[in-house]
Amino acid sequence: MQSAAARPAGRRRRVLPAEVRVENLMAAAAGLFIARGIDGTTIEDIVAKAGVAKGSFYHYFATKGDVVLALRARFSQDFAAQVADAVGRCAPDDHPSRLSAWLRAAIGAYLGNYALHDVVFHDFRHSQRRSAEKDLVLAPLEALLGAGRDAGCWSFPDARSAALVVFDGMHGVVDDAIAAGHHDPEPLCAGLEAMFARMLARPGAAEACSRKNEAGAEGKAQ
Amino acid sequence: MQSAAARPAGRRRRVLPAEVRVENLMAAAAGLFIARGIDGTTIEDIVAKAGVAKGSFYHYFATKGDVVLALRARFSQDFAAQVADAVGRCAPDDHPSRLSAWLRAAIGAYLGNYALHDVVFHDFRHSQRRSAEKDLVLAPLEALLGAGRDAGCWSFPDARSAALVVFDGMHGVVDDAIAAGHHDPEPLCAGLEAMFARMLARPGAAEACSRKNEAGAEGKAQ
Amino acid sequence: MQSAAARPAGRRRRVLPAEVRVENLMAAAAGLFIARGIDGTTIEDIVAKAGVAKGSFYHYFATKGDVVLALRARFSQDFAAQVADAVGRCAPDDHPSRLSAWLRAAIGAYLGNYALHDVVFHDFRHSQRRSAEKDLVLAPLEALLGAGRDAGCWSFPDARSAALVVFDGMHGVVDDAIAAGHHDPEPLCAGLEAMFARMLARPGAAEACSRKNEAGAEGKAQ
Amino acid sequence: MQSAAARPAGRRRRVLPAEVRVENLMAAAAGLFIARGIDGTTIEDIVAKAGVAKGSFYHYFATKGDVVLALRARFSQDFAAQVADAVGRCAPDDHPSRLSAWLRAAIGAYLGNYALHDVVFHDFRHSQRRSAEKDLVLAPLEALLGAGRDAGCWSFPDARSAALVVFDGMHGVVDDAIAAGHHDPEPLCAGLEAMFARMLARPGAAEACSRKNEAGAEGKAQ
DNA sequence: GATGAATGAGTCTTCATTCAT
DNA sequence: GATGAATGAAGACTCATTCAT
Repeated sequence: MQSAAARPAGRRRRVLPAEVRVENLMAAAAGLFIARGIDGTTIEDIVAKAGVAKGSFYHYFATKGDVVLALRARFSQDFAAQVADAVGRCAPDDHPSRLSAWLRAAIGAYLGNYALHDVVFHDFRHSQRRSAEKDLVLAPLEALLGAGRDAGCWSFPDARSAALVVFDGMHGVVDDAIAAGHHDPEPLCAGLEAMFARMLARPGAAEACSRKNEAGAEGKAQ
Repeated sequence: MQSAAARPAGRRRRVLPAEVRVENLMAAAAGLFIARGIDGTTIEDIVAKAGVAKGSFYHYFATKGDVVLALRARFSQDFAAQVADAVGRCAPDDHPSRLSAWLRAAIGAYLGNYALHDVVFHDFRHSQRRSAEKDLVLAPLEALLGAGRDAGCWSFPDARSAALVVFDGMHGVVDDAIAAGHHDPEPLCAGLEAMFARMLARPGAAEACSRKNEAGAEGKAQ
Repeated sequence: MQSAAARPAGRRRRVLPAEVRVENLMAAAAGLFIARGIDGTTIEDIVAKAGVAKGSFYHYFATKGDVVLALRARFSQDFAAQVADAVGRCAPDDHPSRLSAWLRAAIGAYLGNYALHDVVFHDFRHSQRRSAEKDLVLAPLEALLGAGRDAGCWSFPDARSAALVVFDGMHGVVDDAIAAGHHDPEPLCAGLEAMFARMLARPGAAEACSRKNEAGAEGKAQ
Repeated sequence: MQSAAARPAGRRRRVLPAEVRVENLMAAAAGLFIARGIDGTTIEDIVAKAGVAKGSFYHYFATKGDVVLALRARFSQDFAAQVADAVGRCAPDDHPSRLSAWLRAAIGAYLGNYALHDVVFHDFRHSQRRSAEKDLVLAPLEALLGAGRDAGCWSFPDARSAALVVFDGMHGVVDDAIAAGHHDPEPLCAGLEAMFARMLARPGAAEACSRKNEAGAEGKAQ
């Protein structure tokens, strides 16, 4: 992996930008955590894989748990960013589309990265039922739902509860699909979208809030 | 070849029925796990609390993880039993009532025991997304929903998905409430019941499937 | 292994003659020791294989080491007996034949039972360089050689040393053959016999002491 | 995650060359093994005697058995080196002298170090009848004997067997002497030399192969 | 900054042996 | 005599973290 040139005799002390070092260490850790679990991975393993001395690890991380935390934060940020991006591409007032985009992006992001998810949220004890990480994802969803309700499009008792059901319901259904070996997101999206649409729908508001890009077609059909 | 150390006149050897010993050990372990976490609890701690010699622990459990497994199995069975009991008290064809009973019982059981839940499902890695334990709870719920749909009361794309949303959605909402310090089940029940009722409702079947015990009132109101 | 008849419900306490019990335990132990080594075998294993309760083991043996000792004594006695028997079948004054018989019997007995030998003499620390067991085999050999020398047939500085070279030399050659996968005793016998014959031979006494049963033929040939 | 206990001002961390550390540990282990046996010696004992932390032991050895192996290898190498050195000082074509040198050196080396020998070859199970260690000593002896035979000096059926008888015979005789408290090598050397000389002698080649340095005297005597 | 040798507290687990039934 | 539950001393080994170079 390293240029075979210029390696005089023993191993040489390499000076690399801190960012690269950190990145290497996190990547090595992530791979090992996925393969052997966190407890099954020693600092020794990580530095060996990263090609760094053990002491260097402690230049960048205070403890092993720190790496997990860093990985977790990054995972959540990436997840939130992907979802936000997808939602942001929808018209601000097209609430059903926004929810649909959220759902598809979330399912896609989760399906594409659940191995790492499992690891970094492993000892995410339930006792930390509310956490910065979960809120990073939950708050935007809650806002999305709240906006739709304020627009008269949806109706539900409590935006946070609704967001939780959407998020954890999605989580559960995707977990089950993964366990069953089904990695195709489409059926999951369709099924969940249908259920959540009904769950949130304001009685009698169906037409007004149908997804804009399908509105014409559906309008005709009816 | 260990030294035949004379018994130091300490506590006498007492022979107890295996069941009692196991029960004592599991109870001691559960308490300590909740208080200090699994990793923070040593076998030493457990046997000390149970008033047993260390060797006796290994007479009944092969490893510390074994106790966790046993505790987990028992938790799931108790949970499933409580829920089944509550549901069983409803009329077999009163599907909304059955779902409501399921929800209340599940929320109650979870709220009443989440500390143990957190412990025994701690290293319940997501990789075990489907497990005997989860199915113990999920299968009856799926059956319940399926029966309601077959009776023309509900409609949804897929019973397993619906069950997962109900179960994991409930889980998420209750977790959030616990984190917020809200331990009153009633608001949670009400909110979730409303959302799930709409999520499952078959368009146009509202009256036929309203909860029997409330049918009169609701009927009049409409 | 046990008659399937008349085993009412649980396991029944069987009363067997002590000899049978001891024999069963020793046989079970021998098999396990060979398969897993002494340290790798627990009392639990032994009693399980012997179909006896753990406490019963201690009725017959004071410690695990006791079984090894018993096995070792029996091994040595059997070995010595086989050799003595073979030697006893030769004419008392036919010393070369007696040595040959000793050698063949010893090699045969060792080849036929080295697995057990290895086990029971495993922690036969060298510090016990002289032991009752070794002498059980060595003394008769020493006597045999001494008799041959007294009869003017052989000549050597010291009967004990000669016996040791014969015994340990045989041991070494057979060990090597076993390691090489050669389990045919004949070549070993022939080679060793030739070497030892020369080692012991009294200069000039060749004819007088040739093996009697071959004397005629050899005599003619010359 | 171990507590970062502050160093209790006890002994300071000293960095030593790996060779020194290994040497210290092996020496400490050897002494303790001889005094208390391998099983009777704990890692704790070893590191205490070596003045090192327990972890350091595992920095250099994977397991307790590893030290035994290392000790064994070193013992064999030293033994082989001593013998080779003594043999090397003889004229290349003076085979009887070479054998005599081998014998004296081997007996001397063994007598001078049998305590360590006993320990490191203790659980040298017979099942490893052929081993790198034994061959380290055996191969040169076999070569020595083979050369003598090729020179027409000796005659025997098989060089390996002859070497085994010489080696194991010597071993047995010396063991017996040690057990009897006789630590003077001379009588052992003389006795064994006489027996082995006769065992190997080619009939009729006596003069040609008598030991060169004694040839004159012996020649006259005859 | 980088390195990796050194540290040592911490725990699980084993199993020979005892003894109440 | 027979049984097997109970005992608990004993020890190997792990690994996060520190720090001299």
